[in-house]
Amino acid sequence: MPELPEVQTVVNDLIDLGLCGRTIVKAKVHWPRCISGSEAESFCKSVQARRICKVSRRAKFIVLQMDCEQWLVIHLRMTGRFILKKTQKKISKHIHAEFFLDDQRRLQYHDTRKFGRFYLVKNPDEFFREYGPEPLEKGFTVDALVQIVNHRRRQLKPLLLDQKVIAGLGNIYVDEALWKAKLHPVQRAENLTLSQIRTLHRAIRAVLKKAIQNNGTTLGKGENNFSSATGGRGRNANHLNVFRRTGHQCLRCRCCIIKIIVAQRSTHICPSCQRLGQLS
DNA sequence: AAGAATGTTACATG
DNA sequence: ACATGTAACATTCT
Repeated sequence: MPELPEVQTVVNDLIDLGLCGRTIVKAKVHWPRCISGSEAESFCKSVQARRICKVSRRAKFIVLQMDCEQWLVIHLRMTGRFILKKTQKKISKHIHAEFFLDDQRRLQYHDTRKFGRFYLVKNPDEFFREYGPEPLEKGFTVDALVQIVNHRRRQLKPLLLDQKVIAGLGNIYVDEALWKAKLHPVQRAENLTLSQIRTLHRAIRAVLKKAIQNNGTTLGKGENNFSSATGGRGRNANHLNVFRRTGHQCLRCRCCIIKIIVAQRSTHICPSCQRLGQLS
């Protein structure tokens, strides 16, 4: 579910809903394995009576600063989701953690596939040390992408999916960015020309910005798919150019979009726009 | 009813 | 050291 734009949407919504400044009166964990690195009990004690000072995002993580030495860091993985509202008598079996706030609301963590994780971290800089640059920040220049791509024999798609190389991209937005840049996902990174790198740089940023503007991508209609803390669904699915458009026409050349497997992930390309040079 | 699904990672192999 | 492949995590949907 959540790549950078979806996580950013959740963070934006949590801020809009006034999570900053709230105190966690009590925490309950219904499925202990969603807590990483500590026992559920001690985790609950650690966040109890703590005020949430700041809500932000790094890579695909939600980062909550508290009024203590520890930060609460969450990764939604595939189906994690936050719900922030007042009531709730019966809770869904997919809600694995709950935070009771000082304004009668509850912040609930919902995750059907149970891959998401909570971390208590003392030092966020250290925690995020091995993650790559944020593609929407100023530091991510064309030159930064040149450095990333340089001397890497790897295929473009797995390289861009690697969070240690660049943070925040996932299956959807890598396919979208490569389509926009007219690059084939198995193209070797080291063979890109400077002009191709420039184009890819623009494409990555454009694709992510548009997705954030649209509040993220919600695939399908099931309640299983992405929705933000307000319950809102992203509008970006209508703006996708290749992802899950197998069999449809490419909007540039009308050629038929095909699905291939790259790095064990479904990968969507226009075989006409995204051709592979002889350098592979 | 088998297979795939927005993600990550540990482990194996070349 | 680097590139690639497999399995696992757990559940739902097609």
